[in-house]
Amino acid sequence: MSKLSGEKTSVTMQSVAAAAGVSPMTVSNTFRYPERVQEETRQKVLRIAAELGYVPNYAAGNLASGQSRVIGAVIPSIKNSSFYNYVRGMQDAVASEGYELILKLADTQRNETAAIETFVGLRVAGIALVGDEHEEQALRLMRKTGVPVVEAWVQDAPFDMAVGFSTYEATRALVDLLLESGRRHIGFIGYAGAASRRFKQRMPAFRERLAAYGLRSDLVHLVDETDGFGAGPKALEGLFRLDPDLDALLCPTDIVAAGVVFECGRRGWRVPEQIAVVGWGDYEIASEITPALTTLQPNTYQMGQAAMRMIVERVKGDESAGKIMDTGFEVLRRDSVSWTSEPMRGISTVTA
Amino acid sequence: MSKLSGEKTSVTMQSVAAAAGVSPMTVSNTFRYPERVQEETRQKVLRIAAELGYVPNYAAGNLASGQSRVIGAVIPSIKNSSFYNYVRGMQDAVASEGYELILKLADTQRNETAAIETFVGLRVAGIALVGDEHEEQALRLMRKTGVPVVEAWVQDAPFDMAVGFSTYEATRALVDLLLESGRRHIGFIGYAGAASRRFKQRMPAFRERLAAYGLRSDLVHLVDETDGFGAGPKALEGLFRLDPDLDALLCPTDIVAAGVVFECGRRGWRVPEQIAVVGWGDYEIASEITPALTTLQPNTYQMGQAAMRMIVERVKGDESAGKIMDTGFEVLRRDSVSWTSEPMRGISTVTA
DNA sequence: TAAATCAATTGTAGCGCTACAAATGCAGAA
DNA sequence: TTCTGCATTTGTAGCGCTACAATTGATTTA
Repeated sequence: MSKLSGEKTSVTMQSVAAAAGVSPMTVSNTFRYPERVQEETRQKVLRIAAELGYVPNYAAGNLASGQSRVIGAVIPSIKNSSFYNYVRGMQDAVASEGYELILKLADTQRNETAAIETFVGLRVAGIALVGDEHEEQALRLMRKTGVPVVEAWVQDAPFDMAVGFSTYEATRALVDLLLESGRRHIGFIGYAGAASRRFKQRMPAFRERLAAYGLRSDLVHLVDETDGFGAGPKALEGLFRLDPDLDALLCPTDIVAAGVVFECGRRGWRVPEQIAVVGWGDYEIASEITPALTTLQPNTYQMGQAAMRMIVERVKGDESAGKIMDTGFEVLRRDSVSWTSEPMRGISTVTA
Repeated sequence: MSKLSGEKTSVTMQSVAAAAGVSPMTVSNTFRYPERVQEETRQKVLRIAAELGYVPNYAAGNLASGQSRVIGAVIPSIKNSSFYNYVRGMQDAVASEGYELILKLADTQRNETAAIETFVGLRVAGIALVGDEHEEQALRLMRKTGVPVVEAWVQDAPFDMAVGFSTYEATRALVDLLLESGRRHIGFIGYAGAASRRFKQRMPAFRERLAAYGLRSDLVHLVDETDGFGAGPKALEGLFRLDPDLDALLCPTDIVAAGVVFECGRRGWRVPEQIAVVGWGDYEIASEITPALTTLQPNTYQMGQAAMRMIVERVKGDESAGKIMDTGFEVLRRDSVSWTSEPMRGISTVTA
């Protein structure tokens, strides 16, 4: 008797088999390979199993077969909504493949490693991570066990497989949009400290693009990732001091952008007329504040789906090591950028 | 050889034992009951295990012992931030107890049942749910297996154990706050449809309290839970039509409240002078918009902690069935309610 | 009619680990 | 010196399930 269930008796495959008058293997097959079992037999087994309240023990199945139908995903945060669609995409994809998704939250690399250890300990079928910065210990572990790993929000040099979009291209598209709208004094808000690669490629893209058009590319202000809305006011202050003619702002997230918009309101600056504001991430707030935020929408739902599919295909035997999928992005043009002034010549906006 | 690991060889307890020149049981004890193993032996085993890259197989351990160090939590949503601190509390609590927390997302009761089935299949040590409305199938399953279950945001009649706060008391405290601030035409925004019990007790509390002071208690408007910010404008429109003297609004979440504030801005109505707005949940946006929202802050971090502790204690053998913990709440007074007019006589605000 | 074929079912072994009881070895007591 | 008590270590059995090979029995083919 299982200790887990305390005084309750536990229903095993054995007991179901006995009650149904078949062998344990027939019960096993009924659940794992229904097509191997005759319709009539299968119905009987299912009925008895339901009556007895049988719940397959995944731990035992996993141990016996060396296989698992559980995939683990590590999510850096649920504080903001940017991972909502990513998780939904994963959920929907695994459901249609007959797998299960379990999540672990890890806000630091240390915790990510712990989460990976748990998943490996559970012998999951695959692991989905966000970003490409992991502790050496985590890398060793994944390398050693050979568990399929997908990194989301990653475009190059994956540990195993990756799915993402080019933040370089995306930033370029946003800068081009601002140039097209007639802005010439464009500020950039970046994250200071150990912010992940997800943010790293943006600043170079920003600088190169502006430099290419002979414009100031040094209007950069770094804020703390944990500041949330509060980062907006700080950055606005800092950038305005660098260039009083500041007429556009590229923000690292819609949250920061919303903070900027609120602060502009407090200062009586009109958005978008005086200052155009561009967010990143298509958070819910982006479409709800006034003016609605022009922002970058990564196809995170598709990213989640793709991540799960890659793992399932690998399990099925595809030789997919090193595979990278690009799920693209879209620039959502909304009211926080206006097209009133003369566009920069030679600019044409890329939107996907 | 495990099929999971493909062509890599898998390191088992056996191989560690052989390499360290001890029996498998000593390796097992080293990990599970370190105090049973001599310091010297333990160090050697740990060193060898690290060198070989050994990762304990939880599935096997679970099967052999009937115990698990993994606790599963079902979260209804990560779309908004209200569960952030709840999850953090759970994480911190399990970490200090030597357990692991895994999450599953379930936005419907159907999905919740599926999540519970997965957790039961994995033979987790306990399950944390949100709310007290579950499918019959889920209840049967939990009853049958006897797995420890904690319901969060629940105050009475738990399935097994519960942790929460009184939404009745909380609503009363908010109504009293508005009465104290001098409001007399208070509107209530509720959720229509199958919104959970988390919302159900609020309307009666609202009505009773207003009725007790001889004020209108029928200024109620129901909105769709999925509307987000958009619910604000709809409700404002509906309630204003019921009573043009409307001077305060109780919202089901800070998101809806923010929607109301934004809409007031569009209509040129001043908050809080013309209309006081009260939110619920202490979302990040509540302190960032202008005016900052007066809102109700449930101690969700403490709720998460308490939930995990209850499960761990149950596993340790405490007879804790039916246990209920109250983690309380706080009313955060901010700018969206002002104290300009004469207070209702006899009112004194309760804040925890 | 006998042999071959095939779908459906079954027995056996073992996945990696831990509970439990048994064995070992060593200090101090008699 | 032998015995007892104790900390430490070790065999053994088995958790619940599935891979795989073997078996059964009905149907088809020669």
